[in-house]
This record gives sequence, structure tokens and C-alpha cells, in this order.
Amino acid sequence: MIPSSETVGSTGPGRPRDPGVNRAILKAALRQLAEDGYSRMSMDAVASEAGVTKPTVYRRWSSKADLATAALAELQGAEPIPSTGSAPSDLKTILAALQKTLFRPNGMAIIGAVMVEERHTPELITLFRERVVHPRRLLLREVLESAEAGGALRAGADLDAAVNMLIGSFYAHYLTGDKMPRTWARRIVDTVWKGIAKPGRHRRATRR
Amino acid sequence: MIPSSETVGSTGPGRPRDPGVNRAILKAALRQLAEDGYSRMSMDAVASEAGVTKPTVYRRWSSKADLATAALAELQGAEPIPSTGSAPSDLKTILAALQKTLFRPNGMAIIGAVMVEERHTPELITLFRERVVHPRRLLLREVLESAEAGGALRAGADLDAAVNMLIGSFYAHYLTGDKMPRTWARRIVDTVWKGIAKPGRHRRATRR
DNA sequence: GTATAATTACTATACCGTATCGTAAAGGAA
DNA sequence: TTCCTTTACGATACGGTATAGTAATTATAC
Repeated sequence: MIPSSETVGSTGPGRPRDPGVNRAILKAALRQLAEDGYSRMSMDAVASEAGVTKPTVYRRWSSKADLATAALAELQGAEPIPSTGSAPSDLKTILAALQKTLFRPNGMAIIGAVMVEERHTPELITLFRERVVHPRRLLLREVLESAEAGGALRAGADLDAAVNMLIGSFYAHYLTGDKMPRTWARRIVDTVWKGIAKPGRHRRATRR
Repeated sequence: MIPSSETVGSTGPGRPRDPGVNRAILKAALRQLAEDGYSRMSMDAVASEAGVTKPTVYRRWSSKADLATAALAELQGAEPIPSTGSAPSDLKTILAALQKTLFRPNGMAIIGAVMVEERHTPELITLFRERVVHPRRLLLREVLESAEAGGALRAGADLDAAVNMLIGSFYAHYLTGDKMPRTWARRIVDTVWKGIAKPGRHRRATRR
């Protein structure tokens, strides 16, 4: 497996590799994977978009699957946010960021791409889960666990259900084809929060 | 556009069409579309799987996109259920049926297939939305609207948010790669219900 | 000069859509 | 009943395009 970043400096005889080539290739690969899916992504087109030739690509990645996997490994799922002490507020911030990501060009398309490829190139969805799905969920779950530990949640509140509904509502909305309201994150958090918060504790949800 | 079902009886001179050929082709096309995606589905493979030759397929559908569209048009989103008078109960029944559908082989894969193809063959996701997405949502929404009209929901309960969370939680769960508990529908409905029901009205949710 | 990168050209294969030929099957006319 | 016309079907082949991956040659950096 070729390192995803170019090697640092010259390490031996012969022509050194251009430092920007790996990045350009990975960028092109990720874009095409997201927009066109794995099957339609082509090594010719990736090379062309990256401004190199195909053998140049093959010198770094042994196959199409290898390159697609490396491109996906460049993805980052989510960035931690500073805690405000208010769980609903933090959830909204996280989901607002998610909304931005998903509704950027190709934000949702990558999901379709890894899903459709699950049977043929399963390493793609595996990587996507590691890099994107689980980090996102972890962020949300941490907020909820803190709220729970702080006594803000009703007994038996189902955190898994909550996390999946928070994230999944965006997917479901996307599938409707309707325009996503800017208020969507707030609406979702408000509804979920009412379902899991301790009764009588709606506006003042402290985390630990 | 060729009718999706074979014509009824003989309508003119010449050899009549085999009544099972259309069905076999559509079945094969839908399976391949779901499992392999549109790009990887091939007319050669569909014809072969259906036990016919390519010209036979082309006699009925003018192009690959045409066939894929027709295959998708065979999909049905959801079947109405008899109302029990209890909204949570009805929601659970609907979602349990959805769970069965999604977690059947290829249940989720078709979603990935239409998503990844959105830019290239948008008629696929358009049809999927008409045939599957909107009917499913309508079923859930109707239950919720009845409950609202019956006074079971809190003022300002966000039905759109609820519907998207109910459905979307399955998608999000699928993306985790975890095994889906049999209790998932119940857990989701319970959590959503607590978020939208009139306070103090948790177990006795009457519809109109 | 040496080793590696990059370029150009190539092979093998798959696929879409179409054309052709021979046979099958139905209805209608003689 | 036989023959003719029409349409369907299987089998095969074809043209054109696209693509993964590779070989041979030229260029470049140290």
C-alpha cells in the first residue's frame, strides 16, 4: 500500500517525485468517486483531472480500488466543537455543520457511492464508516452522554435511537428531493430533545 | 415508451409476445440495478439473466435508461395498514414493515444506486421518490395527522421532522454497519412519540 | 552515469446499440 | 388444409467507444 502522502524529501537515487502529484490525484479521485460513483470513476479521467498520466497514478496506487480507498481515507468525518454546557445547543451546532457538509456539492453523493459499491468493493464503505459515520455519531453521542450524566435526560432515554434520528433525518430529507430549510437542525434537535429530556426540563439542559 | 407490462392478448398479425418475457427482463433489471448500480448493470447481463437475447430486450425498451426506469417503476413503496386507533401502534406497524423491506437483500442498495446516479440519470431518483419515498412518508404522515386532529399531539409538533426522523433512523442505522435490533421500530416510535405527544398523553394516543 | 518519473502507445476486454439470418407462431385468405 | 404475411425470438456478428492495466521510450533530477 502506497503511503497516502508523498514521501518527504529525496530518499534515493533517481528522479524525485513531484510533491503535489499525490495530492492532486487524491483530490481528483475523491471528487470523481463522489460525483460519479466508483464504477464510473475512471483512471483515465482521474489522471487527466490531476494533470498527470495514468502510469503516474499506477506508480503510486496499484489498482483502481486501491486509489479509491486512499481517496476515501482522506475524508474526515467531523470536528469537535467547544461545549457550551447546553446539550440542545451543542447538538444544533454539530448538526448545522453536518448540514453544511451534506449539502455541499457531492456531500450526499459519496454516501450513495459507497452504498452501491458495498458488494463489489466493500473496503470503501468500511472506510467510510470508520472515517465519517462513526466520528459523527461519536460527537453526538458524547453530547448526549454528558447530558445524561448531568441528569438532564429522562430515565431510559434511548441514546442510540436519538443519534440515529438526529443524523438520519438529514438523509431522509435529502431523499424527498425537497429543499432543506435552514432551520432543519433546530427543528430536529427540538423534537428529539423533547423525546429524551427529563420532563419539565426543556429549556435548561445542562451537561455535566 | 413501451408499456411496463406485456400487452393483453393478441392485438395484430404475427407471433404474439411471450407473456413472461417482460416480467423476466424487468425482474433481472431490478435485481441488477439494486445490486450493482446503474452503471454496472449491463444489457448483456440482464438479457442473459432473463434468458433472452439483447434484441429481445431492445424490442421492448429503447435504451438502458429506459429499461432501468421501467424496472424502478415496478417498485411499490408501502402498503396501507388498517388503523388500530393508536398512533404509536400504527407507526410501529408501518416501520416494522419498512424494516423488513430495507433489510431484505438489496433493500438499501437500491437507494445507493439511485443516489449515485442522480447526476447522470436523474429520472431514476425521480421515479424512486414518486414510487417509494413519498408513499412511505405519506403513510406515516397520515397517522400523525390523524393523531393531531384527535388532539393527541402537542401544539406545534413538527410532523415533517417526525416523519424524517422515523424513516431516517433506519438509514442512519444501516450506515453504521451494525446489526439492526428487532426492537428498532418500537424504540424509534417511542422516542419520537415522547417528543411530539401532548404531555401526559403517552400511552393512550388516540387518532381521530 | 544512474535511477526514477513521465509520456506515448498498446493490449485485452467489456459494453451499448444495431443488423442479419433462420425459425416460430399467430391470423387471414385462398 | 395450405400458403402467405406479419411479428417475435434466438443466435450471431458488427461498429464504435470506453476502460483497466501495461510495455517501451523519452525526459528529468541527483
